[in-house]
Amino acid sequence: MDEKKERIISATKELIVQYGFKKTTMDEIAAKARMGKSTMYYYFKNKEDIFAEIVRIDSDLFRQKLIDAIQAAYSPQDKIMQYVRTRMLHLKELSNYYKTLTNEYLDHYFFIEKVREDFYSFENKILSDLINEGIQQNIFTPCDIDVVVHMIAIAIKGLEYPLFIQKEQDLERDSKQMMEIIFKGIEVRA
Amino acid sequence: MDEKKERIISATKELIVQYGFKKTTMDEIAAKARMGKSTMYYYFKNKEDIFAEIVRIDSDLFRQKLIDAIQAAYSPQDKIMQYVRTRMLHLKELSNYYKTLTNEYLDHYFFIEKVREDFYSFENKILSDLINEGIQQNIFTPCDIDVVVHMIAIAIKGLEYPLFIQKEQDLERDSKQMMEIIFKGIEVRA
DNA sequence: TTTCGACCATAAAACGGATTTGGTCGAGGA
DNA sequence: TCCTCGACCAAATCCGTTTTATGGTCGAAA
Repeated sequence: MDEKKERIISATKELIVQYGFKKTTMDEIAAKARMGKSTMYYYFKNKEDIFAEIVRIDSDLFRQKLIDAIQAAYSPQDKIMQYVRTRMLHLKELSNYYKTLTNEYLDHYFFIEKVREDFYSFENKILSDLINEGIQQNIFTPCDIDVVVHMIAIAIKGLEYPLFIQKEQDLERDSKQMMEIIFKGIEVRA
Repeated sequence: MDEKKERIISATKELIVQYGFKKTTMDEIAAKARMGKSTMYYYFKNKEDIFAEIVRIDSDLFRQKLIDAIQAAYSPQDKIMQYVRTRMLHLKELSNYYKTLTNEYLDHYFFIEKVREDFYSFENKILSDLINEGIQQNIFTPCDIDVVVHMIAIAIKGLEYPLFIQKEQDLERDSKQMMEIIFKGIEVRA
């Protein structure tokens, strides 16, 4: 039954938010999900599998949110801008929600790497398409798309930095200003 | 006598490179510096003080190297480009040399923060001056200098990222391409 | 097919004694 | 007065051992 999986997932999420992944025990999850510990092993291969599922779900929601943001905008610039903006704000939300995980960041779980890589190719695809679209529309000057995308990715990494060191910054403003400069750098000149 | 301080510093550096700061003991330093352990306390307040001095010296060398790089270039663009390039390459060298320290990165020593902050204001000053110079020479369009400097700083953070996660990247190429885009974004249009 | 209690191997914590380590002090040398 | 160091100390760290907690299995039963 799928409702059981749901119970396990949501119990785990609550506990993770409070204690982090490593500190959360299977016994606690079972108690919160109101079922025997063994039962959970009928639905999930192991503890990491639960975590992986959570990450997968959140990751899918994230992607969908980004796609929506792009579709709500018109010009290529606006699409990219909204992409970056939405990405930063959502990431901030996430990093706030899963604050406890930041501490465990060092002992990285292998499957996170997989998700991360998948996300990067998703992002790469999206940005490439948008840049290309801009070039087709004679808005951006023809250029090496891979390079431009790579530069945007680097800029995004720089924008992410404050999140990482838990420093308060106006991500929305910074994102906007950064993208404006980059756009001026790749737009067709009048 | 200053030669003694020198001996202590250099002994400590060698040991740090090999074992890291925490694993290096005062006894080992004393042995390598060929003097009694107590003697070292005549020259330095404590173990951290030695470390702080090393960081200070390296930091000064770093700054000087950056200043030299700037002075060897002519146009504001070239100066900024050489600044960023030199910064990245030196940082890479440093992070390679003090590899052992990367592991201790988490337990951050308070005085490192001080050095870091000082460096940031040094960097801010330099970049501000260069942008301003470019505006005076009618090379860059008049703009909010603080914003532009902040964006360059963010871009630098993004460029630094591969160093942090120990991922191999062509820093020199990336720096160049990133700055080229930013320059196009702030240059006066023909 | 689904649930669970009993059970297991191992990992993590708790412990406590031995050792190491950063740092002090006063005596003594130049 | 400047400098050096051996003897010493309190606190931190190490390390082997025991205890406890934890992730995961299995077979019975619903």
